[in-house]
Amino acid sequence: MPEDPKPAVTEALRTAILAGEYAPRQRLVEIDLCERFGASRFILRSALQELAAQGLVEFQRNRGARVRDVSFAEAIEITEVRILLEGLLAARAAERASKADIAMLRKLVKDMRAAVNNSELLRYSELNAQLHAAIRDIAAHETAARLLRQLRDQTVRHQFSLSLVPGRSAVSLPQHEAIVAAISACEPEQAERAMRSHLHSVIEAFRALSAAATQL
Amino acid sequence: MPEDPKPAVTEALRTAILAGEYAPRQRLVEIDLCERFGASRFILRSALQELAAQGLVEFQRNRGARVRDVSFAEAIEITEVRILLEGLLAARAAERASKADIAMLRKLVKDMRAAVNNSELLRYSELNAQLHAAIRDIAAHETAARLLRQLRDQTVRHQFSLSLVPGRSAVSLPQHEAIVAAISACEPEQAERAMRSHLHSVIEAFRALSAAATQL
DNA sequence: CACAGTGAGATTGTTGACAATATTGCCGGT
DNA sequence: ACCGGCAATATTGTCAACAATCTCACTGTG
Repeated sequence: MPEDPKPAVTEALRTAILAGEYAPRQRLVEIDLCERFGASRFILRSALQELAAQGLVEFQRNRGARVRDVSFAEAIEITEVRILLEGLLAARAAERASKADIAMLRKLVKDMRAAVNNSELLRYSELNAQLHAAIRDIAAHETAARLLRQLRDQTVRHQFSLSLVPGRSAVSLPQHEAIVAAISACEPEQAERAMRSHLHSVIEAFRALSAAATQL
Repeated sequence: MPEDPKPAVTEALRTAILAGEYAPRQRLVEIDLCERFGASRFILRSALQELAAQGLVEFQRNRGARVRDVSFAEAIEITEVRILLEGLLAARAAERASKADIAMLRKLVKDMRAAVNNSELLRYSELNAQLHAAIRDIAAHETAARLLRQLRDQTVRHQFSLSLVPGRSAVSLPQHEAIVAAISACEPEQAERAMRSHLHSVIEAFRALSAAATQL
């Protein structure tokens, strides 16, 4: 029963890049990756190509693969699209959520509030991801979910620096509460609006970060 | 000075699939494709993997690649997302269009009207694609444009069967005229609304086609 | 006659080696 | 000391052969 190495290696490499173990614009030397992941160059190359198609790495002819560097400007573009997609998911979730789904969402925001009160930034960030994932699952929109995953992976570095901004969670917590309230009340339009204004505030935060960075 | 075969082969294969030369669920035997495109198996495989990442073909372990079959239900999901993305592009185009851009758009709809009057279905379909591409270029939103291309490629077969529906162009022509009018008037919200209702009618047409097909 | 087992042929998955290209460090001229 | 060219090395791009797996017709048995 031989394993299926390619998806496993692809996932491992994706995780490593998302964890920041390889910096943007850093060259990904195939031999080194082979050693690290215990795979042949062919498998590695396949994995790199898949990640390239998803926008996580980029190829330069005869110069191999690098981690793609997503600029602030591009992160804003990506978030503009996320507004639309996550808005759609929120609306559909409001139409489809079962009692059990709603209970789960409420538990998540409750935990988020607790995390904020205890200043557990990392836990808050984790719960935040879980909440968005839960909404995505409830909405059951395969196409939107797939695209969102791509976009989210590309901006994970920026998401991270955002979560470190002091007071950021205090801003986003009530927004998440509003989203869950609208979904629980089965109000699609309101859920969509709440999600949109939430991500709009993310864009504003990006702009502020970008301005601060260029001042240095 | 050796050429760069991989992108060329990828494009050729994509074009062939989009042109319907390979039917959905048809197996893509690597040797045959090698012969047709004059490339080695390695290059072919790379091309197939890239197209797989873009959702045009799918792999089954030890059974190779097939043309991916996009169901009506999935085509509707995809169009739901297209509504959002193309709506965004229409709004941005309305904000950014220059005089020359507007002149080009107007020429396109004028040609479309002529094509409808002369019952040139193929030409109308071609101009339709050009119009959407022009709006995309004016909007200058790289992220949305990239995603849209993927989605469009996946539904090209359904788009085609739609264009054969009698009277379809008579429905969509005034919608296109409304979109261009809103962009020319620099009215982003109105342009977005016009584009959305246009694609809503596409979904309705899909639903009608789907119902007709299941009746057989 | 139906059906499970089997084996040949076809097709894909993987590997290692080779060729093409870029990168780096060295050397000589000015 | 500085700069441009050149050789050595490192890295990627490509290929052809091999191994693993699936497909399918054939065969022998109940």
